[in-house]
Amino acid sequence: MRQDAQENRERILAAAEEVFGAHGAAGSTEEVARQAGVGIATVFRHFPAKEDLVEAALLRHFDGLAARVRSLAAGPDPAAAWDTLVRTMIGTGATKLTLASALPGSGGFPDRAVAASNRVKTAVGEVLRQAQEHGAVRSSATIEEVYLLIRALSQASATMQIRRDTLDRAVDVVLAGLSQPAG
Amino acid sequence: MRQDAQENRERILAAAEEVFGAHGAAGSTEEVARQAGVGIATVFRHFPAKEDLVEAALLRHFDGLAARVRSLAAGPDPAAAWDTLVRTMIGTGATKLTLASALPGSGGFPDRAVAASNRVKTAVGEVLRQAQEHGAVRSSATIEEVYLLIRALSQASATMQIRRDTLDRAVDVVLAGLSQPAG
Amino acid sequence: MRQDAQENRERILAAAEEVFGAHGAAGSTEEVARQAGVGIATVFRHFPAKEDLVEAALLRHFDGLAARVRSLAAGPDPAAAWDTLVRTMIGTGATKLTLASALPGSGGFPDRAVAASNRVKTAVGEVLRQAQEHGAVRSSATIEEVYLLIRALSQASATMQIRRDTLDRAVDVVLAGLSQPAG
Amino acid sequence: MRQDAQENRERILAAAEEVFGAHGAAGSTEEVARQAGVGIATVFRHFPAKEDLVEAALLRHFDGLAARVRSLAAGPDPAAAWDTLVRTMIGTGATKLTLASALPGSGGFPDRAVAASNRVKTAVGEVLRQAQEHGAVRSSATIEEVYLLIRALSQASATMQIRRDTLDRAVDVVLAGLSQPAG
DNA sequence: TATGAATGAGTGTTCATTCAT
DNA sequence: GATGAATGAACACTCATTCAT
Repeated sequence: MRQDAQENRERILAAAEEVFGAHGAAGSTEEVARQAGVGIATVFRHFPAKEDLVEAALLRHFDGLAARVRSLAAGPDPAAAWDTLVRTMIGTGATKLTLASALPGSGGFPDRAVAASNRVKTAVGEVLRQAQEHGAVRSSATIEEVYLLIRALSQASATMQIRRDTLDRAVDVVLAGLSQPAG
Repeated sequence: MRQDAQENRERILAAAEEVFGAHGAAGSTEEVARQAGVGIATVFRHFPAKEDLVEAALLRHFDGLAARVRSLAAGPDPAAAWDTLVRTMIGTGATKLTLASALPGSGGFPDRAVAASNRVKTAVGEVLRQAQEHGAVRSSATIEEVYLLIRALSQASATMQIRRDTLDRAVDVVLAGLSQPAG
Repeated sequence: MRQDAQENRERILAAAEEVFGAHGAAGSTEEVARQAGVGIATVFRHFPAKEDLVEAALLRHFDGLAARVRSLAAGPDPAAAWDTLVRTMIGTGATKLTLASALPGSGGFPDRAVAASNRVKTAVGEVLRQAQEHGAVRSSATIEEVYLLIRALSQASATMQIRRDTLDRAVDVVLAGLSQPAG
Repeated sequence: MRQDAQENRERILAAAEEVFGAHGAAGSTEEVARQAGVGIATVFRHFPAKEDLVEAALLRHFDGLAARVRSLAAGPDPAAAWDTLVRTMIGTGATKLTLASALPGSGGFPDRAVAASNRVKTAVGEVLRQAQEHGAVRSSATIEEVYLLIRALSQASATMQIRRDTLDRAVDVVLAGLSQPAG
């Protein structure tokens, strides 16, 4: 039965990512159970509290994201990789779940999710460093503000109604600001 | 008793701005009543449904904000006004309540709050126009992407744990991107 | 100001009769105040509790009804008066408010309303007696069962969806039963 | 746990029949839960809205009633069956819950409860037909007015304070009216 | 004396969490 | 180990009643 349990865990997490991604942490646990095709008690056996479920969903989300970013870092063209990374992360509302993490209690959220988020940040930092070495991004830029800009626009693209071209032009502004030599 | 009622209304709105600003629209009406120091029914007498309360809080918030932006537009130095506006709005998490308006289905939210938000946008647009005329911002920039950038960073500053200097440097990047001649 | 007060009292009672007649005792006091065109506190000044208001409305209703029945008793043709009385009281749902009196607490309802109801019963009894003397109704019938039949059909006509001709035929049955010599 | 759930459902319905029978649809769901000995949420798990609970109680009530009426129709003596039916339905306040169905807007109430009520009417109609064939009831009587008379007196016996012998004599009047040859 | 604002208990309903099967 | 029924605390909202003007 170890395998079934593992499969259930996966199905639950996938459902959680979808539900919490759509409704924030306000999404109901029963809805997650329903989408996962398991009983509600099964969800609570795997994740003793809702908070644990949200945390695990964030973790899974961020870890998948980090992997994708790392694969970008492995590509041949650092400048193009940077451009792609920024546009993709923002355009797909990649950090959508940050919203959920922000809501309950503000800041009271689990270290492990923060750590996972930091792993994404680190991976982004690697792509950034390569871009800086290729002169595509000014060298004074640090990962901190860059990551903040990405998160901010990503969340905005996930939670506000924004026309695609408006978002694109905003990203253009950010990339332009980052490519300038002066700070 | 007209006076008392008016005072209560004010107190309720102030409490609502605080509660919904902190917890989004998920904040409870009872909490608002408690912070305002009135009974729950008093809140409902003034605002027949929770939605009305949220709407009114958003309205109050945005209208105050628009007034402050307009006073900036009236100042003598457009470039400085622009810099101040962007830094202030973002730094104070001025559009914090956008979060609330974003949550409940997005499209389902009150026209009047949207209209109030647009009044802020218009006021910001006026400051932007003056800055462009003074050459402080490139002329190709439109209010759409500029307002998006401000909202995104403002919301981020309200909902994420961000160090002040990180935020400042992110704003620098945006202002730099906007000041460049090329699009 | 005695006159104003009296007028208000009248307006409130009229409104109460309408509201409670329509929604039973579940009708809201505020609705009564609104229809009467007075403040809610005025209602409570005249009738310290909702129960008092319902009682007074019942009283007024029954007293008006008793007066109308008495005028029938004064007419020239006892048989016709009897027929008219039964058909009218039932057809107009005249005792509609009995419903209200039945709901809250069941039986716990005020003596004065019961007394008023009995005044109606007495008046009906007088018409009945005359009809019996004229041979239009069998002599063994007592006011008790007759009044019950009237109240039952009256309430039914007020609370159920009934076609007019169905109601008429039911009344025919009752009148036929009452006109038979045997018990 | 299917069994427990079924038992609870039964207990809830029985409690609902009692509560709504006594206080009409104004009876509170919490009271039903308390009388059933279950938590309030359990009631809502079985019946998602109060309306569903009222509907189910009405259904249960009418279906039990219809079954009892049908068993009468199967008996050997149509005249006695008719007499028993009328006296029993009225005397036990059998359609007590009609009251509940009448209150909330009348037309807004569930088709299924209306249908169940009609099943009772149909069963009563069958007993009536047999009684007519045996000459115990005049042939011109239709189920419509007969059923109305039964419902009216039944409701009255359930909601008013009536002495047993008064009720009996009222029923005598109705039966007498129905047995007469003329319409 | 009339007003209408304020109150708090109560109602229907939802949801995270626990327990019996 | 998985299920789904049961739970009670919470929430949005209503209403009879009281109080300040």
